[in-house]
Amino acid sequence: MSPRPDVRAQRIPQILDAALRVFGRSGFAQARMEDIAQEAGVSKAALYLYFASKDDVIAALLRVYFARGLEELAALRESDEPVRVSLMGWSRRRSAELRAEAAYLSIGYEFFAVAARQEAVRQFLRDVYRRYRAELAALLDKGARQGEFPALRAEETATSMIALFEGLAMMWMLDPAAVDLDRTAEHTLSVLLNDPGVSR
Amino acid sequence: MSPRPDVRAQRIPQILDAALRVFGRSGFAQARMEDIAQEAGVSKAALYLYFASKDDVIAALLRVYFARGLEELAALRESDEPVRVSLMGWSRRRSAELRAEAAYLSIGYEFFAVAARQEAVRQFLRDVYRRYRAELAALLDKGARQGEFPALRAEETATSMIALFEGLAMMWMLDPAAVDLDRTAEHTLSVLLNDPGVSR
Amino acid sequence: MSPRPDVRAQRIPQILDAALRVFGRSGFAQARMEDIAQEAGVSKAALYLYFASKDDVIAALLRVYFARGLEELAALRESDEPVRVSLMGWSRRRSAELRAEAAYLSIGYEFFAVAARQEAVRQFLRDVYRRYRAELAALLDKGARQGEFPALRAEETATSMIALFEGLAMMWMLDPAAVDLDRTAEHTLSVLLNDPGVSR
Amino acid sequence: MSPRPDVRAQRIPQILDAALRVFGRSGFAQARMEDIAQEAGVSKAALYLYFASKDDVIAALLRVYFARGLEELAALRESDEPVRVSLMGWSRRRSAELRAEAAYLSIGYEFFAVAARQEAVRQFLRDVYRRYRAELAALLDKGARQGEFPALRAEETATSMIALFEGLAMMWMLDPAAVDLDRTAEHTLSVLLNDPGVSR
DNA sequence: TATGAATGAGGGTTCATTCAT
DNA sequence: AATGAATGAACCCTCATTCAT
Repeated sequence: MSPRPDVRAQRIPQILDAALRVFGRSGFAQARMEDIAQEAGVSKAALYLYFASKDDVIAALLRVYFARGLEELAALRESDEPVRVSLMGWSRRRSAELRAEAAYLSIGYEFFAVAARQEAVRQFLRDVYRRYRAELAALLDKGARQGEFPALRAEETATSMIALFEGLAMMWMLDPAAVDLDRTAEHTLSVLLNDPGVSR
Repeated sequence: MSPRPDVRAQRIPQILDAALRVFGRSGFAQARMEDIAQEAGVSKAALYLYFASKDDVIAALLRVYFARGLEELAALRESDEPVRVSLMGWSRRRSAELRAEAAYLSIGYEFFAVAARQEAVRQFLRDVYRRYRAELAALLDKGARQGEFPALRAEETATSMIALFEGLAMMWMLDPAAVDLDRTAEHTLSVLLNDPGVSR
Repeated sequence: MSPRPDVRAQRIPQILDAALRVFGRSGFAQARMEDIAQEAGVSKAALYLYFASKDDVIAALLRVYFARGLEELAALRESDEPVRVSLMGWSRRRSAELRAEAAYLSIGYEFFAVAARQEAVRQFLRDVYRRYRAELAALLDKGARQGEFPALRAEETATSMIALFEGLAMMWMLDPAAVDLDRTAEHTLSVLLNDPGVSR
Repeated sequence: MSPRPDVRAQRIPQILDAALRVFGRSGFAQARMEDIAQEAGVSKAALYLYFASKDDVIAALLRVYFARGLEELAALRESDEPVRVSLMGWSRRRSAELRAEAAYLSIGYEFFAVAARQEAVRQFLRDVYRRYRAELAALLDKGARQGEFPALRAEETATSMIALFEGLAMMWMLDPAAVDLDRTAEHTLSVLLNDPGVSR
């Protein structure tokens, strides 16, 4: 009804998108507010209408950056297909996503670096990965209950799986020619699911 | 004109050590040459007698930071003990090291972030991890030849193992209370080694 | 196109009042147009409907700030009471006013500072104080003619009296506990009026 | 003994002198650190070697600005000449000083403005003027004891004298043509000293 | 070999002012 | 008559780097 559309709701993602591209290109420290403004097509001062500081932009980006992927995992619990199939599909989609968004990978590592130094950021990521692990563990439990694979320590296996994905992403980023993301991920996933010794 | 070799040999590690501590605390960007000088107990100008620039300090640190662990792995190939035992010991020592040097973890992530943006750094780390994988694959081959575990795709398994370790380190950094580094690492290692499906 | 006169007549004092409070709190330089707008309960842009610039607000305030007191002094010339009594009453009222408006004192000093640097402002204040002195001198003349006190150099004594009041205000602002405004003012006034040597 | 003369002791007054000139010309707010640096013949960054911030420069200037004149007053107490003569000479020298340093007058008013807003600055100036009053009161006591003039309320008269001087300075700044600094000051001084009513 | 002093270049942030509605 | 949104122009301050000694 208001003659002016809510411009805030429009600007904030617009700026965060620009920040994503600029930070991906230059890193947090090298990126200038000027660069982000230009990339977003607004004036530098306009950034400060929506974010209190450069750190505030980074903090907002943190929340956006790690939000993706969790809903999808949650949805898999409702699916009718076998858990093993779900996981394979999920793995494949994550790989595709990784390739598509390779340009922003460095941002993730910067966030990990900050997390290692700052409790607040660490806590945020801790929570993100806790939800992640819990979701994955629930899915594994479902698969075990359905008899798809031997019972396993779901929490620990979930941790291993996530660690594996994060680690593989690293290895692939460094050496895409030598690391076959899909094949290695799926193969290792398969091994982790079949382990007979775990039930011991 | 340039410092006498013996003084150089003393100052350079002294400065790199200081840089390690300061970067660990503050990150590459926030750390000031002044801070490093102070931590090293020399004047700011003295840094420039041994390093051409801040980037040069960081580059030198890169070479030091990722050098550790490789010789140890190489040594294991000569060992008489079973490969499985070697690997478990190696895993345990890596965990201990991680805990001991947690304060410098953020530096590693900063290097990954830089690697994702700069080909030169990426290439350096690529080579490091290639040597790493090759060494580990050789060890796995040895174990398979000795009949300790079924034949496996050594390269791929090596990649998985390293990815797993790097990923677990991340998870532990974020959530040390929830991630039992030793147990998860050893358990996953064990699973990866025993996989019967792999031999197919 | 321009605001209707009645709205103008309402808004302008509303804004100047707000400016008075904000400038008193923060000083000309620190005060932001935003602050004044908020204090006045209007939007920042609205200020610019009534004032061309921040300097314009300050200029308008200058005219208001130093307008007070002169009419009162003029009125005393018409009074029937002895001049000495008039002056004492006037002194007392000025002291009361000072105490009541202590919060705005800093504005006056800022204006003096600007006057010392800018001829235009200096000229304005010069005129204000000339009228002030003339009025006071006329009153002193009246008192002398009525035989209340010995003839005196009226202009010079008026200057001294005003200087004394301004200076006392300063001393009191700095040290209200140590400077008894009323007592010192009245006492000095009395001395200045009685001086027998002046008639020489 | 040090090959380099203590450059700090040289730079600080050099910068404060420059600041005095620039602030006198432009006021605290309009003056840019760049201007001060240029006036002092150093780089902007050099200012920050000696002063932590612009406010710090201003604070240092405050201490210098109001330090003058007190020692001279103290010295008069030791003098053999009659107090009345001392005071007249002092008055004349203060007037001369005022004329010589008229360019910096606005700084004083800015300090008064700040004092009116900030307790810390107010306290500093309070102390300055307390010492000032005390010194002057002691001198007046001496004169009264020597029988030069009737006994008077020394503290109060000192306050009046200082107020008078400060106020006259203001009036003169605004209207040098109309205010005869020396004559008015000396005349009023004389009146204040002779007052017979005060002893009552 | 070492350093205290100095600086150029730059970047984050602020704010008076304007404009579209 | 009024305002939310936007911006250009500054300005303070920082810091990697250099220099004179």
